[in-house]
Amino acid sequence: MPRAGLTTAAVVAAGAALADECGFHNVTMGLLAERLGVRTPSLYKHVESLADLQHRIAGLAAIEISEAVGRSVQGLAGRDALAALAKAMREYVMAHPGAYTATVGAEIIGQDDPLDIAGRRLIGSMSAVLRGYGIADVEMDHALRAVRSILHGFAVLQASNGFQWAADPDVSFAWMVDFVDRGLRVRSEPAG
Amino acid sequence: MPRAGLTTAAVVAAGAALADECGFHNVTMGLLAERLGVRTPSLYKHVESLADLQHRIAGLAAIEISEAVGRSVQGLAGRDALAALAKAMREYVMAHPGAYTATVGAEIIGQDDPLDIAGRRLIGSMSAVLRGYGIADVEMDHALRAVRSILHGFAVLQASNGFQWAADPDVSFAWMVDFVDRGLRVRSEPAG
DNA sequence: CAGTCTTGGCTAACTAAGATAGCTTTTGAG
DNA sequence: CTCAAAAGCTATCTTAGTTAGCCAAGACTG
Repeated sequence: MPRAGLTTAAVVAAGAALADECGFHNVTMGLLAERLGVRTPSLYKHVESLADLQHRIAGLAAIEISEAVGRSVQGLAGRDALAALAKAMREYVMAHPGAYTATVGAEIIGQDDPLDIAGRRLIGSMSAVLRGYGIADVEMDHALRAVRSILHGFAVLQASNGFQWAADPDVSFAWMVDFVDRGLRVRSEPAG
Repeated sequence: MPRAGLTTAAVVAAGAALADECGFHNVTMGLLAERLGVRTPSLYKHVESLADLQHRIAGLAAIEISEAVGRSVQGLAGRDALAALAKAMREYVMAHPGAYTATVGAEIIGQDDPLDIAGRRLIGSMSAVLRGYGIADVEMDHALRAVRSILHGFAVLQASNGFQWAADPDVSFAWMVDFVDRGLRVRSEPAG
């Protein structure tokens, strides 16, 4: 019987693809094995467990997002950079909803966890954009969290069909980018 | 053998409590049955399946949130209303992280799904707050989505420990409310 | 108060999925 | 060519969800 020639990377990539097709929570060892033309126990030569597979899918997604975002903001600043960053994240989530779902609630394990490294890189890109808006260092953490929250929240809501009825998500997305841009450009004034 | 006197509502409430204690994904029929002093199959007299239980927990959380939010914004407007709404949501999520997690990605089923009804009520409260900011009808859907996204995103990130290192989430939260307030008060101007 | 019907709980058993043990065979290094 | 590591397999075990069918608690009726 000829070997299938699997590797950990190939298994994880197939798992991510399967998640995009069938939904993250429908990825089972059995289904993935079938997809790879192999019996279930064979997968355990490449990943430790289902939980390990899920964690690796999350890591893969995080790396891909951070790379896409990093590329997208190159040479841009201010509103253009913000719009490019948001667009890159959103395009990734729409193309890979299953893999992105893996990152929601994924725990960082150990020190050289790709999930952690990619997360830091993504936050680095966001920081750069925010510095372009003149956000002070003391405010940076808070601004980062706000921007992460709105991008992540939009992604989760859209990926899980949380937006019902009515308006076009594309237009809402553009509106949101404007909204963030306004919030970042206007310095704090006393409420009126 | 005396009866336990369970009802669907009691089972769902216990499930929600268990989710808050142990994490939503650790709620199993067996664990919940044990907690209720009953054998696993007995639960099926009150809920149809684990999926049904999870959906009902999501519905319960949605109702509780919408009620808390509705109460909190009574008699307030503008920034005060926004801050109260955000605070109510956040307090619910911190007190009931497991139940809130149930609502993430929960599907609306049928027409009188409590999840749907509560969702509409929550959106109603948000709309009222936004109208207080003078958001025009044509923009309402987009503004709603932006505000939902940032509140939901913050909740998910905090509930899943997504904020690492550094700053106090309380301060970040206050900053975020300010940020949204600024974004809503400043009308669209051409980018500078 | 007795009979009976509904219903909530039980035990027993089935299924699906994750996981492990241990065998076999490919395959690459020396 | 030899042989050891690695990759795949079958068989088996465990756990959790679920169903079937029994039995008794307790409410309703005559």
